[in-house]
Amino acid sequence: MDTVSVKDVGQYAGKEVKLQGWVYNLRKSGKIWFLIFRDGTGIIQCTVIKNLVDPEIFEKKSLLTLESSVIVTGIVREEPRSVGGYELTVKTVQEVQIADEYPIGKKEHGPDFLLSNRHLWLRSAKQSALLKIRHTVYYAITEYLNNNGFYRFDSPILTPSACEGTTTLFEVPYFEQGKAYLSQSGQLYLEAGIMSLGKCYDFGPVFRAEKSKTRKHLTEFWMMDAEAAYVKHEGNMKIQEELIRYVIRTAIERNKTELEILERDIDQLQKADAPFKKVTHREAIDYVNSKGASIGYSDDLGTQEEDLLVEGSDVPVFVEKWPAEAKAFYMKRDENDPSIVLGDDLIAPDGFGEIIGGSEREDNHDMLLDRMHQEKMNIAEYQWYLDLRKYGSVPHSGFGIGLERLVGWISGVRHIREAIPFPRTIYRINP
RNA sequence: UCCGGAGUAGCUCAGUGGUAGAGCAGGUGGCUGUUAACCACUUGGUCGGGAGUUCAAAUCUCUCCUCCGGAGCCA
Repeated sequence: MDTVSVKDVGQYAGKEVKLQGWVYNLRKSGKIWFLIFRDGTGIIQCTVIKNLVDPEIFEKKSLLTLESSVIVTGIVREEPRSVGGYELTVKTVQEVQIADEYPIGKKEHGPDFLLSNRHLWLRSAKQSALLKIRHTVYYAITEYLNNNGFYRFDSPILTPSACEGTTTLFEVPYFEQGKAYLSQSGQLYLEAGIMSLGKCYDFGPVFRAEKSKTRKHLTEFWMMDAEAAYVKHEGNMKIQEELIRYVIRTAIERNKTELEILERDIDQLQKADAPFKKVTHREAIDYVNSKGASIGYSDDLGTQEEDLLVEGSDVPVFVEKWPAEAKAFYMKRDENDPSIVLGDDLIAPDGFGEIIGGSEREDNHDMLLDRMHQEKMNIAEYQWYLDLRKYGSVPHSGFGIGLERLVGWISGVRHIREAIPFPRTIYRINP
């Protein structure tokens, strides 16, 4: 008898198999009962019929509880009445461990309760589907990069100073040297990496000690940063668009079942695999102001403005060419207008906000130094970064993708905290 | 940090001054095709903590705590 996964039972119709997993639900009747069984690959209904099994097996109906671990054997049978199309006519049920009363019931729960029970919530169908989509998105991103000449280059997580602002860092004690900080982006290190590898990327956790309390923010999240030598602003956006469209296609191809479990509108998602819209920051301001907003040409886009901008759009929208004061010190100036930097944000539809931030980087030593002075940065700490502009500097560009936001948008879940196994937010570090 | 909301059974919630409630979960019984199964019965309460007003407080006032949503900042 073969031990099989639920996803493969279709290949075993008419045969006896062994399944190893957990009790997802139980429905008991007088002389028949149903064990809804899950094993991580899928869910199948197992039917236990009184006159087909030993009395001791039949009586397990009063022993088993929700989420008890069980090993079941029986005959796989095609069954149109059952979800998934197959059913198991049970021969034996062996309990591995009888679960205590399971805290997560069949009715709805509030977010606080579910997050406090995240270690158990992960087992529910939607959360399991979401984790599978996260897996696909993660791999699709790295597949695209690997197929396009990018080398994986792991940036450090413990860093001596900030990449961008200085108010959002987590501090950790670091021996005699005092303090170190958890990385908020590997970007600056990648700029060193491309001078060795041409194109490279990192993918790992980054940390922001921002006191953000919104459905788009976590204090620990996963970011992919990519960087490429001799790529300019336009080429940078082209890579970003191709990458995101590849991820969308891959998710639809590999996770149709999971997207259906999450009730994601797949046709709508499909429409996002089309040329993305591009507007300059200036055009974006004019547009949102015409829709009722009232912001100036040097302002950043707030949540409301982002929502207005993508409202009714099937595809994500690039906002490029930002006023320098709204963006980071390392972004390259536009040759035609020194008040503008060659940065781009990619705004996802459906309120997930910015899923990519990218830019062409300043490659001129003196201009970069000027900007750092303006920002009152500690030049000594960034000497190595300035060095990159002294030893064979080249035009180069890069961008960062927030994994959870991308997963959230593709999955259609409302809150980003569901897009990571154990979310870290300002008031929650357990479990 | 600011603005708004919430805290009542294990869970989700109703209850706006006069005997503490429902659904689900748990327990008992019934049911051979259930799909968040159903039916009957049933266990379960420091109404977030403290103080105050009142003959009387889950309900009104003050205060503290916890959580949620949003803003700012960002991916």
